[in-house]
Amino acid sequence: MKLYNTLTRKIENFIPWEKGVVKMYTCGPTVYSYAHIGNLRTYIMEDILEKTLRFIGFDVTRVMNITDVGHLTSDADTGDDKMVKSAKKENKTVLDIAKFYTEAFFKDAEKLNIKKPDIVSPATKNIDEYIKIITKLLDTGYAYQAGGNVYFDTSKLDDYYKLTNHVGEELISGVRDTVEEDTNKKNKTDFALWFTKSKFDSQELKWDSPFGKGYPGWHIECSGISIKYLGEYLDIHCGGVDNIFPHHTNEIAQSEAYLGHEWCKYWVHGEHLNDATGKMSKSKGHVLTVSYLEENGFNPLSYRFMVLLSHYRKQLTFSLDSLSGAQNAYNKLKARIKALKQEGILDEKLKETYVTRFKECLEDDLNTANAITLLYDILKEDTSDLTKLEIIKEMDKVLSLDLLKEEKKNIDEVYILEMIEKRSEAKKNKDFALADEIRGKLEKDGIILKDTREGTIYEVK
RNA sequence: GGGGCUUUAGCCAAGUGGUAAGGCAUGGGACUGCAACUCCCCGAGCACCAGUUCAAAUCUGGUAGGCCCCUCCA
Repeated sequence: MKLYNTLTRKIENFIPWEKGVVKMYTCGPTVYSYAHIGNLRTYIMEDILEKTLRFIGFDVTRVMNITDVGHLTSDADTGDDKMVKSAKKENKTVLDIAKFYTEAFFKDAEKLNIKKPDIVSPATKNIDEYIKIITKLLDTGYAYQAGGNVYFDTSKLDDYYKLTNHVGEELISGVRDTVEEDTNKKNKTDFALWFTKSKFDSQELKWDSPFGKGYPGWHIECSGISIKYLGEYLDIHCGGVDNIFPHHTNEIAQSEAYLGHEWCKYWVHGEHLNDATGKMSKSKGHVLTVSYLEENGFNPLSYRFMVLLSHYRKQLTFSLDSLSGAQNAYNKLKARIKALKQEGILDEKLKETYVTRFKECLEDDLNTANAITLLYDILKEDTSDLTKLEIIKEMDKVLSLDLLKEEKKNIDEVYILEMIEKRSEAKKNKDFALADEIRGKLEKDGIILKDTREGTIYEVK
């Protein structure tokens, strides 16, 4: 398995700490509003990665956090916590908000056939773990207390910037004019591990700790949850590219300072989904959700298909036009597969050839676009339908596009057949007005008639 | 100011030195009462310039455009 590793900026051969076992951590959503389809793009990539690893025989444990507390507007102790902001706006408690949007997130993920991680843990359920880590960091001198908060001292590390290519803090001051400086910090890049003093009093959730009653900083939750559930050695850590700095950089700093050894070997980041104006983001206001797609007549899986058609490390520009193109292609592909019959003799050798080729695509840094091209190759193969179906079935274990799933037909078949008969009769009598009327009527109910050589058939829209 | 990514037909997109996959859309044809569906056919020399090489979309240098990160974000 070859994977691009942000840490080394190279495509590397994936070798886990322990042979055959993969411990995988993926940054979860911040649940203060609905996830947009750009967020979901990263989760689709992670889903493919997880399923690929399983498909090629690894024993995978995947953990995801839910950020339901302490997510500040900035690292400096300023601004409103997003959870609090949302709660105020919607007149609910922070935990209500978190619960609601967590459920919404998994509902959307399910519609995109994204498997739920083995372990999903909210940030608020692991406070003890953070306290344990912070205590040790204070004891060993990696952290210090100032102004009531606990900060990580980034000057204690030689390779703080190892995940990014930044050379030093003096080089990153160019665009910091809007950010309020936190004067408690010794170094510009230091970050909070624990807050007791907040400039806004509305923070509902606070916990007792040796450093005072307060709440955790943003970065500590991922380190804490990962170490708690996956141990001291992590194989893969995923997230969106925007997390490389500062979030993942800080995770590495605190985790390795705490553990005293290298922590995670592979860092895999998904590129963004953009629209014509650039990056899509929650804070920018215009939010495309899965429900929005559905309301506009799109199957969420068309979006998954669209995402898989491109590479996860490439920015993808979204538009409803390109989505309809993808949906068109997806529907056509499904229709071709649906036309296959469970017949013929299984060609084991051909199946093996294709499964191998399929694995090769995925093992090549998740080249899903080429993997999908294989589907078209199979359909063109000179072999039995059964063989084609068997191969497609294997591939769909990773692609998860419901390629073989029959749509549920919740319709009155007897009635439809009756109408078709009536229309055929009308056609025979050259009464095309009546024939078209029947066709139009059925279409209104979502029944599409198709005249084929073998007679008229119908399809449910 | 610093760091990174990117530029292949109308659109999405593969391609990692050997002469441009695949898909969508468009057009043409077959089929049809008409339409849809289905099937068949058709398109680019890879942003630009200069190199390296027998050979470059693929390597090197430069130019131009786009995007992202450095600040909450997937």
